[in-house]
Amino acid sequence: MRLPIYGPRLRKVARTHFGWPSLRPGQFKPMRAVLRRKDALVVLPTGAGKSAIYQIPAVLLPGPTVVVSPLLALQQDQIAALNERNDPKVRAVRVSSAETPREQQAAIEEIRAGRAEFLFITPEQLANPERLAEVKSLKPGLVAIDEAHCISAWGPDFRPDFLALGDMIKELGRPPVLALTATASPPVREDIIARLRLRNPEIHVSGLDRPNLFVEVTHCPDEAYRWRRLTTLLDEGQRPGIVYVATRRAAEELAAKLTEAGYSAEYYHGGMAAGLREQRHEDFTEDRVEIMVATSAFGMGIDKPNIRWVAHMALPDSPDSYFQEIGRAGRDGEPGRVLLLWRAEDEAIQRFFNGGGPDPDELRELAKALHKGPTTKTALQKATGIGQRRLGQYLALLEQAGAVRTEKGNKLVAPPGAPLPAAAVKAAVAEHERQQAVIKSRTDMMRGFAESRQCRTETLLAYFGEEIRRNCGHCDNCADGSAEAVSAAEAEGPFPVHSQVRHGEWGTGMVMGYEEEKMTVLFDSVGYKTLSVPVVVEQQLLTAA
DNA sequence: CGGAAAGGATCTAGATCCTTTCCGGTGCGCTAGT
Repeated sequence: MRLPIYGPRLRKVARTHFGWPSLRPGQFKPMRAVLRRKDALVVLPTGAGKSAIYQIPAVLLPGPTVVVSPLLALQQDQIAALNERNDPKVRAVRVSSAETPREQQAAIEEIRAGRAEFLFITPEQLANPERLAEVKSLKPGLVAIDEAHCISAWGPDFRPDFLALGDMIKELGRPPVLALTATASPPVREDIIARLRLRNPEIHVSGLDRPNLFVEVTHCPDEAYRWRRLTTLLDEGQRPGIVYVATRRAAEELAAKLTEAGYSAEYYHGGMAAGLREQRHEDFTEDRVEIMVATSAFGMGIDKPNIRWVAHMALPDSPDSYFQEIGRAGRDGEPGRVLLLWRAEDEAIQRFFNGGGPDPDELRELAKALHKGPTTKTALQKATGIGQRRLGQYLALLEQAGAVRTEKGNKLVAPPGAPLPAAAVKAAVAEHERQQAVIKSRTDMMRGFAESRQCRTETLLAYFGEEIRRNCGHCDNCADGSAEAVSAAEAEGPFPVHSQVRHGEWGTGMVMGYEEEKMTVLFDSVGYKTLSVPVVVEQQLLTAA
């Protein structure tokens, strides 16, 4: 049998339908996977042409493409870019709360009639059974999950419908699934694959090292010092840049303080009126804002090539978030600076955000209510008095514990053989503790990154399961020689990097890297752990698995 | 958990210090009232 040759076809589609003269590295292999109708997970920095990976094969595959995307603003931009081509083969429509029912029907009809290829939609829309049935009737040939890390980052406690995407895709007739994201460490990848129920997916990770970014981390004993370090960066005069802070108030106050000190700055956070948010975003894009002080709300959807620096005035919650945020600098390939200004106190707010555990009494009441027979979220809310947000969180935990399942028509039922309420509560609490352990391990790794004397790129890439051979040469530790000293002192570890090991209490894990006398292992059950190599050797804590 | 702001006590009448209280990110979609 002759193997199909995809290269020329893909390039032709890129040229004729999208106007792209050539394909970029990292795009071809995942496209080929999609054309072979295999599931794939792609981790590629924004700006490297992630969208093309589903868009080009979509033209070649029969049936429309459903694009699940988390933010309406993001969808808007992508739809506008596609429709600029004025080509029915790449026309995009969407169904969301921003359209009237009439417009929604028109969008569906355009797809049905073959006048549009891409249907943009949110998980919340697909959670509506009627909507899901409607989309199913369009016989989609491909499902693309954009910003797939949201499943992991938002699913458990913020936007629970992300967790149901696996079920929804199954209901759609299970076309091939392509999950795309700019940031996903191994545990996040596993989570995405498990939640979407990807089948033997091809995993493509590329372009994590960003040689044009100079990575710098400074510990700040107090706020005054942090302010001085920030203004030193600003005095170098490069514009524009982003300053990330932890809270909305901090964003407003710092922007005011900077402006007062002669650095023209604006702020951005999720609590602003929609119109103002849009305006600020546009002002930044159009170079009318030099310094944007923002919370993590200023993120996805920023695809601006000339951001010269990104500063953090707080420790992010994980290297995943940090990597994504610094990745916004220097997309044009010109030099960029990223500066993390951290204090030990920053960790308190992250601990708060990670939140308290579930209330066992409430969980038990919920499990009991579920045992009484099929019900709905609204009915449960009434019966138990548990708030909407917490209810979603609890139901997700109980689902993991096998105590509840979502059936047709959004009916919640206890499946046959479901555990009794007491056992369900126990299992749900255990599942929550497992999740918390992984979350905490990621904040620990962020702290570890901040304190490291090793090459920053090496540390960050090790977290993502990648290895670089030499020190990167574009971070503070490489520049001042401490990275070299650390690598020279580095003893050969007892287990190879990326090998599987087993720990008496924590079970199996993967060796991620060594630093001085310490080693980092990513355990399946508890996340990242840093261990002392001499202790591991002496007490035989680990065995090869 | 820690920071900011408000409240209370102090020593001497407005500032200073201590304690208490409150607050903190990310967005979809829907509905009620203009």
